[in-house]
Amino acid sequence: MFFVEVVLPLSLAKTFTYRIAEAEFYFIKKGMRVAVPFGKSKIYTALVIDMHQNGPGLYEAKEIHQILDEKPIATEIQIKHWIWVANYYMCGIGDVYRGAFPAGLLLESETIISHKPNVTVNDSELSDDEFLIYEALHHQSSLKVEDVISILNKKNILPVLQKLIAKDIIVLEEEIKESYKPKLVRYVKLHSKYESDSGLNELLEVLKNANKQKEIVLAYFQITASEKKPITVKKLIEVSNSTSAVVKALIEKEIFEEYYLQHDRVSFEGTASEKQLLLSKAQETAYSEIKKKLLEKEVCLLHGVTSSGKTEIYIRLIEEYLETGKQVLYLLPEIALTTQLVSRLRLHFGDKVAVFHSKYSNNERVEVWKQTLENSDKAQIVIGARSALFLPFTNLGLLIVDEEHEQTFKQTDPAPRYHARDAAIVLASFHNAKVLLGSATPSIETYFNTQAGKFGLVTITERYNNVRMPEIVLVDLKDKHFRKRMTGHFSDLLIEEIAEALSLGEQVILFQNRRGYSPIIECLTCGHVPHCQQCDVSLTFHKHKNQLRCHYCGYSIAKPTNCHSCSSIDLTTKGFGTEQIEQELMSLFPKAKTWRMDQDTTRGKFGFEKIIDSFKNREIDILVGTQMLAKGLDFDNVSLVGIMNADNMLHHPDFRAFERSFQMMTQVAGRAGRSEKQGKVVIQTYNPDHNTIQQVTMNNYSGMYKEQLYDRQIYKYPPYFRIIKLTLKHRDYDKLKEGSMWMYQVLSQNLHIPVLGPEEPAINRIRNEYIRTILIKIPQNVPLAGTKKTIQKMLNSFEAVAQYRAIKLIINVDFY
DNA sequence: AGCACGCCGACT
DNA sequence: GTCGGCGTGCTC
Repeated sequence: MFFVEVVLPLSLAKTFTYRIAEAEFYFIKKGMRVAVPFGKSKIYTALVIDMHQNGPGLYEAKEIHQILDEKPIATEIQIKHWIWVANYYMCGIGDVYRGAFPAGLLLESETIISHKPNVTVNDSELSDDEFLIYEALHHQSSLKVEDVISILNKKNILPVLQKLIAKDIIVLEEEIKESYKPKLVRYVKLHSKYESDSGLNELLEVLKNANKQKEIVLAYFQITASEKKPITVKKLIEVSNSTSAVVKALIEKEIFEEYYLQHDRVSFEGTASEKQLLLSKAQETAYSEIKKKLLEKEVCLLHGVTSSGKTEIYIRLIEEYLETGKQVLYLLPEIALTTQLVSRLRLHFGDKVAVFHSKYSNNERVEVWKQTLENSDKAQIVIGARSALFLPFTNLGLLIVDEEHEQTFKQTDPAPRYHARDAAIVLASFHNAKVLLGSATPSIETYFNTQAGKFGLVTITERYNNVRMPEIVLVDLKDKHFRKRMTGHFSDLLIEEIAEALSLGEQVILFQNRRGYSPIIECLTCGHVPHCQQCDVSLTFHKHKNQLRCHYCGYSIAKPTNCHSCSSIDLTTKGFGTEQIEQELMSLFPKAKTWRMDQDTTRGKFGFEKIIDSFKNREIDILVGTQMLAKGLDFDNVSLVGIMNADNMLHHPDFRAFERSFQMMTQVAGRAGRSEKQGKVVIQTYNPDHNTIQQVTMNNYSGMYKEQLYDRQIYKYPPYFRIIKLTLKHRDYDKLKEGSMWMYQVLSQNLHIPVLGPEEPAINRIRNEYIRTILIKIPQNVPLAGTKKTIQKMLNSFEAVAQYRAIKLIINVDFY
């Protein structure tokens, strides 16, 4: 007896055992896909992670349905890495598999309903629903489940189908469909009978009365003369300025023959045009230092101030690894940044650059997957957001994690809740590869690791091309308000600076970390504030759509004209967002072209790129935006950056609030002054003496680091303590309260390390579910794996309590 | 994730 | 009295 151990793309922790034939046993390898029946009727794409001969004793293993691959489509290193991710982040291996594999490679079966042949039916024996289906099958030979749902206009169709099966009228079949389709391009060539010289004359004779067709034939000869490549139908139509109907006629006349060739969807035409890169002295030094550090350490941090030219150093390093025949993975925090970087890298490396992220279509992702697996020339460098980490690298030499401090590297939902930077370091160790982390504002954890000697550290303190660091000016809002020097949310100083920049033809960026017009609408008579029905938050006012919206569940209502509680018409707004800033700008600087960049304006596939492009092309004078602006974008004409209100970031109830505020402000400030002229940054705040703000002003990273590190030690936070956050959710407030208390008590009795909670978060209800959190803090000297095992045991016993089983439990390891 | 089983409310 | 709602449990 022969068996395979497989992983299913479902949120299940277990692996499953299936029976295979002996011949299959010798054919199947780890990392191949097999289609397996699972449950009553479904067929899933499972991944083989082991083969063995130990049959299960307690149940009879099913047989696999079919083998889907000729050779492995995932590598053994990948599987090992996925198992690590599942263990470390405490999720099912199925979660990792599902998250890692492009959907195009995960086939699923679909139920097909069809007529049973040669059966006579007595209409009167059928119910209405049954008759409708019976009728539909006369028009169509087969139906899908969704077809039946729309025909019957109800969700629960199975009982009806079962009755029809019982009456021997229909049969069900499971059909597996391959969703990946290679892109085929239509080509034409001249039919072989016209290939000789006399053939051409004959051809012109045939076509003497068909001018349109003759034009195409002539265009065909014109193209073949100039380039010796196969000719696509598309190109032929373009050159001859004709239509596909005419081409079709020629094919039917057997003058042309059509054929298809497979094309790569993701390919880059053109060659590398950039010659040897010239590094500044500082870059050159940093580069050789990094090389030295990577000889002895696996990971190195490049800490270079904003616009110190880190990208050039990466390129030089990539060059070196490519020469040794290794693959390079380049991780970015944001998909939107890939466009800029990809065009930069393609100038240098031509078509060796592949891109992978979630905005890519299924088919595109499958192609990049295959290219990576084959170590193809086209995928020597892979650029992507965090999910690119799960590609099937065979020969990885270097991983670059740019903007290492960005929290978007940590996936929050759904599982696996992994941190791409940390998982990258583990992946590198499996490949014997090196990791380069880059940031102007490294995370406390990473910097701590350099200080502890775990990572190498290379620092660049000067900007590229001797551009000076921007001058940072603080504006005390308390004082400005007191002295009536404010116009809306703008201080006199900020207005002056904007006016000056505009008069010089320079661009301005304004940063406000909140979208919408105002987060709160309040009744002046009774103090009533409209809240979301499903969530514990006030509704944000969006002026241009004139509605109130919940930023947590998307619920929206039209803006009320009077208070829902007392009917008063005196409503006022409290707080402000990007929309309000934009509006105030329009009245302050009516001639300037202003634009807003936040979640509301960057929807759609290229929304972000469009705004960035038109800002780069100087079609926009003032750009107002949220934290999106802080993410490593390069603009060369921005001389002024304004931070509208530095305080709301600082007062977030979060142990990372100061670190993040520092990072965000420093990054936004870094957008100013990229040419010879020194840039200026205006920070408006009610707390100009706040340590973090002072640290931003002085560009004092190490001061921020030391202060935060001290706090982290005192209050038991990373890097001194590892944090696991449990989130419990349920619609029933009391049940949740009871369950989370139970969980807390069990944990604190069994763990002997700090367990906090169960806490009601600031927003304690989202989408009608109440929320409680429990924080587990694991000191450095306590073994991590053992603690996680204990926690897992506690979670299992929680599940075993019938009354708590309905409570949803989310585990977040290294919660950010 | 599906899908079946089983227990309670609103209809014929 | 039945149809159908969803809470619960299992899938190799």
